[in-house]
Amino acid sequence: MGRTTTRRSADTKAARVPLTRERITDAALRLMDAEGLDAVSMRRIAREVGVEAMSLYNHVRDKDDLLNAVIERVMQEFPFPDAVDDDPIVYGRRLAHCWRDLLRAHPSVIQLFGERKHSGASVDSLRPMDAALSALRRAGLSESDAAQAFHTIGSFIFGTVMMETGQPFGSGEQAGAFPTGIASELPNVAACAPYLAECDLDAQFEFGLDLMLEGLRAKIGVS
Amino acid sequence: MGRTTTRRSADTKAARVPLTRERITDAALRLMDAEGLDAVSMRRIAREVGVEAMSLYNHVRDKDDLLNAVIERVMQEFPFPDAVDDDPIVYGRRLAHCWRDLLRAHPSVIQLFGERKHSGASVDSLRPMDAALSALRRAGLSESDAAQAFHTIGSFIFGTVMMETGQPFGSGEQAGAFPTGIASELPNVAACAPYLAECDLDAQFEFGLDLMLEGLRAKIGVS
DNA sequence: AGGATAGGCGTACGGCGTAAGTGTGTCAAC
DNA sequence: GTTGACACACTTACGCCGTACGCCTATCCT
Repeated sequence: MGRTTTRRSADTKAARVPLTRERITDAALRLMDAEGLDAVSMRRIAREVGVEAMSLYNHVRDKDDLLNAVIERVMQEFPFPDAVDDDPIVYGRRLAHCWRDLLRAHPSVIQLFGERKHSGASVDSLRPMDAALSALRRAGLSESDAAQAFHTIGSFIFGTVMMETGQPFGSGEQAGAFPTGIASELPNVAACAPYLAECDLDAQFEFGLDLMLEGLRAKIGVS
Repeated sequence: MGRTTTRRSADTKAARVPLTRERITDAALRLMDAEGLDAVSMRRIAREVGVEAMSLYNHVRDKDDLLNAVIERVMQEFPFPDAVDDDPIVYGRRLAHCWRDLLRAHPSVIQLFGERKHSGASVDSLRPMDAALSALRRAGLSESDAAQAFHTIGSFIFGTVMMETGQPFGSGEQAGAFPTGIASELPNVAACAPYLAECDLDAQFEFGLDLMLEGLRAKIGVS
């Protein structure tokens, strides 16, 4: 290999690791996963990569640009399933699980999606979407229906993971967390509370996915 | 230093509107709806109600407390449908639309749910949940299934509105927004792009809701 | 009248994103 | 080797943010 192409790091030891856009987005993602979106500040990222805050701006337009790059980066690591030549519904189900796994691995990304336009999308980041649409169309849906179903299932996945990670209805501990006088005023909440609280997340996800795929099967049968 | 401390409207006797927790949460919600979550700062809210920032803390523990109060307040204005004595599925569909309408009216609340634990929930804020569970159980679902279905449909609604307001996949303008070379590398995205871009939001929501209710019907028929 | 109290106000601190300007290590051409 | 250019890290500074702490005063009870 051409060791003489550049001798910047050869002479001055390994002390000068060149700061790159990738190193920055990596640090941002790591930080985000570890300590949540609030912990992600330019100053903090800079400290993480051993640099002053303003130096980041040599590689990133602004914080928005950086966060979009993080989304992009996460999309690119989408864990595609191995087998493709399956029943398209089965494959679609697998894809859905991949989506869920990816989002669960980086929960803050969901918040990013919620706040951001994410206008610039690369080809790589759209590949998972293409795979999902492909499965839906192979299952027999029209282009229009495939688009709708994709949107629907995507919304469900996003919503599920959001509820899993943010527990909007405080299912954290148990039914006892609900306010008093609940049984008389909210009989149904009281009755279902154990199930809402127990909340086997995997089973919950499966239930919802089944619901939609079942509905999809019905739709295909008709058309 | 004239020592003449700002003698404001104290002279105008009845003009002293007492600052209350409610006035604060109202202002916060109004601001949030009008200018987004980022615009909601303690200083800004204070200015909005004609007061200095620190005065808010006489009525609110901290910003987190305030935002939880805003969520609570939104929940309490849940627009229940008039008729109740319907086919439970029909009623459930109506409830789903109410949820959607409420969230669309206050899009920032979704972000709040995404970031927050929302541990303390009042009876009032749980009433919509009770209504939904009631409909599901009247439709013939077990307590467990009702809880799961509630979670599923809720996730879908949250996810849908999140996608509507944040358009994660940049459906803003048209298919032309997608990166170049898309047709060859992502044939399915290219084919479905028009439908993803057009995106009649109401029809989209109806499609997803139908999918799930159809799946629900199948599940009831079986059990 | 006098004292207590509730609640609004001012100041201050550390952190934020980032505009603008400064300094320095590296390399190409001489 | 010297020089000049350039990339890129650093410094400083501004106006935001949430909020701890203490002061000040209008109001009410006695």
